[in-house]
Amino acid sequence: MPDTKYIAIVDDHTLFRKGLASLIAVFPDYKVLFDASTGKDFIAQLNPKKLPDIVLMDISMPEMDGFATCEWLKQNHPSVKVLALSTMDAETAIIKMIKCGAKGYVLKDADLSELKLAFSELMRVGFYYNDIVSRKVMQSLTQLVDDKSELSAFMNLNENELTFIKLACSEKTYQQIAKEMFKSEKTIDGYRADIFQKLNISSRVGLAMFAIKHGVVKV
Amino acid sequence: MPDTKYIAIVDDHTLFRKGLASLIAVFPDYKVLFDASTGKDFIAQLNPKKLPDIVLMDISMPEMDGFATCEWLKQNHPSVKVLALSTMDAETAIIKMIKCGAKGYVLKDADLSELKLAFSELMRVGFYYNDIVSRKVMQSLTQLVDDKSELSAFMNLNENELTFIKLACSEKTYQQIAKEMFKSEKTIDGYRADIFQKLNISSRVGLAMFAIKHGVVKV
DNA sequence: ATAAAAAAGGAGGATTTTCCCCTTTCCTAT
DNA sequence: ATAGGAAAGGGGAAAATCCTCCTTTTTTAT
Repeated sequence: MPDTKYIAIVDDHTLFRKGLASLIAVFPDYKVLFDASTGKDFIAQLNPKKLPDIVLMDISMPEMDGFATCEWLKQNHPSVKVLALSTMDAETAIIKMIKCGAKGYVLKDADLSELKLAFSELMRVGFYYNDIVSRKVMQSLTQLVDDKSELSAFMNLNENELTFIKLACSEKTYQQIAKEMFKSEKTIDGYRADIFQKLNISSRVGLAMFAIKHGVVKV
Repeated sequence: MPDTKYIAIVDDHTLFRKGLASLIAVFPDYKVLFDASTGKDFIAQLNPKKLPDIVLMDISMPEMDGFATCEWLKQNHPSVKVLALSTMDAETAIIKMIKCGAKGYVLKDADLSELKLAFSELMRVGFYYNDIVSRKVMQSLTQLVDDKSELSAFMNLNENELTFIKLACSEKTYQQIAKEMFKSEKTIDGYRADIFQKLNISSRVGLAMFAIKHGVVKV
């Protein structure tokens, strides 16, 4: 058949891996190219001349986990689509896999028809997330947004300190910032010291990172 | 009835607004508190002693659009849940509304039962996104990730320089970074200088900001 | 095959910026 | 009256930034 898609399976549980392979064997348009027990094993077996179209990837594995392997694929073979496969329905894991470049996420207790749907959606539109997963992500996304806005209020930073932080997230020197705020350099130095102590940080770079992470300044 | 939830409607199309209000009037547990034609109008009518539970908010409006109004509510009355209401199913608008604090998003061509579901989900779990919307967001999320990884490749930074940048986005000193990379402090200083020139920046904070903006390091 | 050109690692030394003490002054709210 | 906060300052050590120069390895172009 001309339009066969090739699958690779990466999972450290041999029985699961082999079982899954035999299930996929009955799909008419899909063929298991190879399977691997770890990310390292997978990369070793990967033949650049015959790449799989889809990689079914477990997240937790010894040697090289799903995140690292996914990241590696994104860097080295971005055309290969990773379908994350996990028992975890934790939002953080899902989001992390997406950030590592996974194009889809299905739970291990999904049924065969969902796996088939995931395959075809992956090939058709390039991604697949079922509704439960989408919801989880949306939920954590909104919570994340909430956390941010709460945090910047929660920290008791006054107007001057907030202004200083915004200006500090730039290439300006403290001297220039002092001029812009119509304050003495020493006053600025005081703001800096207070903020460092309040937020438990010890360098201007740390302050910039904090400010971005908590939405005080936008990227 | 003791458990009545109060709704406010903000939309510049009067017919739509009033029509919607009459539809909601038949919901047994919901009551339209008031309606407004713009964000400005809405804020003017808002009584802090009797806040609505849910605000049905259009996005595009004259005077003060849905984004701004949503942002204002997040700052001033975070307990009020915004349900964005729009004909646009553009991902960017949805994401922007979420970032502005919207707790849900329904399309104007949704049916009454979906609106009812959205209300009850909002009150029950605090958020509501239907599957189509979730998908859109997921899609743009993955595309966003893809764009980022392309960008960092686009800049011709080598492995050492990328490693250095990642380490520089921290409170480590260059001395410590040198140790971690098994290089001399002077070599590290060379990396720094090269990167500054390549990316046209002039301070470590600038580098950190650049790195985050272009996804070289994650927040 | 080999010479020229880049690229990578490193050094010395100078200047600026950042970071960290500790003290004083002034204004304000209790 | 006085405690507390905001502004400002002195002095100094540590980092970061900037410049110029040197050696070795790798790449590239004849």
